Amino acid sequence: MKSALFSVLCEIKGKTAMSIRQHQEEDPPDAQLLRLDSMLLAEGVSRPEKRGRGAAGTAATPGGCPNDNSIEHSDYRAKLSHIRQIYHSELEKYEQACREFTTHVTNLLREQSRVRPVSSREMEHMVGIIHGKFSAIQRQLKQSTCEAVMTLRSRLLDARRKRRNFSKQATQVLNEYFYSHLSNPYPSEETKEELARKGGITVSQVSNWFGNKRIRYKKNSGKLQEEATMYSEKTSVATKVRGSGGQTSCQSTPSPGSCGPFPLTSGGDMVLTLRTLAFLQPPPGGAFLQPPGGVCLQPPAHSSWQRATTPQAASSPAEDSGSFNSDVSN
DNA sequence: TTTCATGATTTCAT
DNA sequence: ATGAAATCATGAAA
Repeated sequence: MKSALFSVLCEIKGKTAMSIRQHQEEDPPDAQLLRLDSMLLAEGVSRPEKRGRGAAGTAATPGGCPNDNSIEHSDYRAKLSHIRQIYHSELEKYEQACREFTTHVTNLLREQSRVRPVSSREMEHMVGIIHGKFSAIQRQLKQSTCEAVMTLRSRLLDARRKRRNFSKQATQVLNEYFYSHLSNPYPSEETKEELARKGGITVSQVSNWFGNKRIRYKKNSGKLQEEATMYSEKTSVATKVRGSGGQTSCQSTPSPGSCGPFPLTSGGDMVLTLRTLAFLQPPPGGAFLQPPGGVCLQPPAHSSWQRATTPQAASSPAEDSGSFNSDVSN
């Protein structure tokens, strides 16, 4: 009786074998899963060791964060390590569950093989299905881990979000250059490099700073007048002490007055003196040496870079230079 | 909490 | 590619 039943089941089996084979086709390697894997690897999440030894941190800054702020990055790394920990423990849990379930099903099938025919192919098929289900769960885990890492990165590594004010030293170096080259505040590439080096910032930060400074000075030169005086004074003292030492460059200044065979400091000093005088002397007619007007004391190139938005500054250059001369003579 | 200052980014023009 | 202008986002002071 038992053997008869077994043979009947074998017959049925033979008929259904086709359908099993149909499902057996391995689906092609998932592109998205590969992407997730490579990202997790790049972020240092996939690696089981806890210490990424900087690889995780540096690999995580593709374009941003010019100055590697290790303090912030350590925060990032700590949180990343937490994510990694969760990821691995979850992964381990799933794998263990998968193993247990597979064993359980295999045993079950083996037991059943006593009463019905169970081919090894069928076993493999079942195991394949189980693995498929679990890998779907793993894939979800990978996806959410990736999302968590992305969020963390945008929160902690995005340069804009992590804006820090420059050091006093950097601000001073930049301001000194700006105010002593008010006539043409466009540092050359080499100058930018030197300023960056002196201030401990990057060249692109220097460029950003000058871009911001020019536009804000133009808009707000009144408020910045005091600052101009201050920095010009510093520069003048510095240059007097330094003598004709290390002026870095003389850019393509169209004005022969502020550039030439001599260091620019002379121009800067002059500007300073006039500026200081102007500042100390109350304007008799009101229109005298107003912030943008103070600017007009500079050589022509100076007013040109901000003429567009300060028409009064450019309104009477001749007059300004006149007052410049008379001021000097006084 | 609000306001201002400031570094970074984006968009557009050259 | 570089700079102007506008804007964003954050730090710090009020």
